Amino acid sequence: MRIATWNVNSVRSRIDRVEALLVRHEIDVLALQETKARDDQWPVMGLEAMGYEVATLGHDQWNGVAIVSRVGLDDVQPGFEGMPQWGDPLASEARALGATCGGVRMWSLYVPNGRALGDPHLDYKLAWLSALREAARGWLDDDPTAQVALAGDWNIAPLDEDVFDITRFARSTHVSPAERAAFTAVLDAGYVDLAREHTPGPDVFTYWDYYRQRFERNRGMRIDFVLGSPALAQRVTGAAVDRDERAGKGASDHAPVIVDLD
DNA sequence: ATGGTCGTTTCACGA
Repeated sequence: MRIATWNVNSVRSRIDRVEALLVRHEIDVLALQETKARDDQWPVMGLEAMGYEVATLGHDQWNGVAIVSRVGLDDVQPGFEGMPQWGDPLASEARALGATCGGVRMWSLYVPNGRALGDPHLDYKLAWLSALREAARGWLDDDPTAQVALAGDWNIAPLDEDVFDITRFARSTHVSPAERAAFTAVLDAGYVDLAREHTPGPDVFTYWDYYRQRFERNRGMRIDFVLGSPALAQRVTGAAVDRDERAGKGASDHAPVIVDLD
């Protein structure tokens, strides 16, 4: 089984690339972020014709997440227990969608961006991550053998080598000690980065700004991750970042992260 | 400090 995550940056402008990605890599379950489409705007027809089911969680303005699966799509759940309320104006930027696909509890996560040090959105990001960690810990408490994938755009670069030049990020979000601690806390709750061992850095990134030829110069960030429960981590046989997907005209600013399971 | 480039419910703003 092959699972993947991709911040697609508008599914309507890139549905051809989504379909080609699924075919090219024979992906069974794909978590998408920044779909930027209301549920009624989602271009599902081609995907369904290819044998995939689609669960969407749209958004009135930005973001939006989805799960695309050809191995079942059951128990679809928007958000996780304890996630900050939808009514909170700051909460509108965060999205989480869970579903069980082929025996794996798959989550498509868009972790809040945080915007800037000192911005209330950063406090919200940390609170959101804290709630996610507690929920994820609970799933393992309930069933230590659960197969859980926390896949998405985490908007955190956990290591210095996960940004193209750490000295340029001294006063930036994504690398602050508090954000990195929030990421580490999910690892401490029992989850494992499923891709890093198979995609060692430095200079392995999943996101490159559109401007200043950041991709062409490989000046990016590694901020997209699939974290897995212990039972899922045991099944990993390989992983890859589809860097080619970021190349050329009409690309998303993120590359897909793909994980192979036995 | 600024600007560069994408996307969208665009002539503004989030990333």
